[in-house]
Amino acid sequence: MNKYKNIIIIESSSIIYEGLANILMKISQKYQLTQAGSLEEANRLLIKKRYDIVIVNPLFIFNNIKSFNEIKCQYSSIKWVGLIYSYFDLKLLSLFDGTISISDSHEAIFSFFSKLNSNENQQDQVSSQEILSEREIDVLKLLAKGMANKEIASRLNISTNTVITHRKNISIKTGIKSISGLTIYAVVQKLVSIENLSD
Amino acid sequence: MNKYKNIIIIESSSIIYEGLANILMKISQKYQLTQAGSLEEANRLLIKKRYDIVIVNPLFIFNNIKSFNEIKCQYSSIKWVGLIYSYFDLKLLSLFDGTISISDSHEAIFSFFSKLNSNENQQDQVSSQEILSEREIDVLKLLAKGMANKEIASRLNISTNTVITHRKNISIKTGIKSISGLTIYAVVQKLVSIENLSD
DNA sequence: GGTTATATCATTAAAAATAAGGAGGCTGAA
DNA sequence: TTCAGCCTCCTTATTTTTAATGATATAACC
Repeated sequence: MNKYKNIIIIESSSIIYEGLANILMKISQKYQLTQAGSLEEANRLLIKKRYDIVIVNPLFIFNNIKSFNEIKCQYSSIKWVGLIYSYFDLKLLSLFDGTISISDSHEAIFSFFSKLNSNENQQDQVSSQEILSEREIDVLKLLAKGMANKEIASRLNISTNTVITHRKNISIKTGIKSISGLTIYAVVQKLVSIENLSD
Repeated sequence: MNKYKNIIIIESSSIIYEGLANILMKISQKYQLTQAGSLEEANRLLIKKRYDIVIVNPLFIFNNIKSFNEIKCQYSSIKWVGLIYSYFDLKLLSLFDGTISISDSHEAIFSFFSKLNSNENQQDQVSSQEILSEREIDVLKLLAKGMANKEIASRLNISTNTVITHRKNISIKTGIKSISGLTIYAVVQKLVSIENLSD
């Protein structure tokens, strides 16, 4: 039998809150939404009432992972959902029971919450971070901006041969050979952000 | 006089679009909103009807500033508003007539739009379509997954020549030449999702 | 001192991509 | 019917990238 689900959304953006609330209400009329402006505020709400799901922008726990873990342990029946609108550390994201992204479609959000309710929830792995050298990162950044080896070489004042050597080592370390794969890697590792890829 | 304002929102995120639309409708019932999935789509809308404001996620112009400027010059009466949800290049932001941020409050958004003044218009909405053909999207998807032309050709059962032709046309249409740029384009256009890009 | 990682550059040959044309068949709209 | 767009394939020439090596110099670490 379906009960009302109480949901806290920890999010300071009006647009995001309104939009998410709107979509959630379309998914089910049984969602009772409460907005919180901080982790502490959410914690105070949790003391007073029983909640089922907490959707949280990881920004709010970024500096306070300890508190987050404490609260999470205290309320173990709650589903903790990350609300992603940028690329975060996979480690940070692994703290959640699942994540949704602002780039998700209505359908994706719907199916996510369906799965969450049927407690069939998977979380992806924390990838061990490859450690690229400073110079390799320089090369990768420019590569992700769409530059050819020649351009990268002249930008970094090294020979094309050296660029090729760096790229070879990057591919060995990351296990990624294609340019598109390395581009995504660079974005996910926050070496570049999509917003800054303009040139 | 006609007070309806026609607004295009170029934004792929459902949450953001819904939230922003929600807030704008609270500000005024006279806003007529249309969603566009790309700059090109917006351009096609602009040809068919008069719009007053275009709200753009800068993601959609990061690789295509030239087109943006051309379109902007062509429709000089339109107010171009950047929709910011991360830190962008100041250069990029200077292209707009103004910006709002997802971190803005209702009040801030309200006062921003109050300050934007312009003209008239009416009428219905136009359906949207992708600028890339079906086959071009097939190619782009596989390209973004890191496949070489040869692999793409065998996957799609066409010759390498044909793949090259499609890629040529993709680059002409999007204005993006580099593989990394096209990869980001594919991600932003949600043709592929990052989770499925494993190498 | 030996080891390891880094950063730089090189050679050579093969593979792949790009540039810049042309071209035929097919479809749907004006 | 004409025309535009799409899908397919082609050639030729050039440029770029990759593969598989080797080499030198510097610095850090135990």
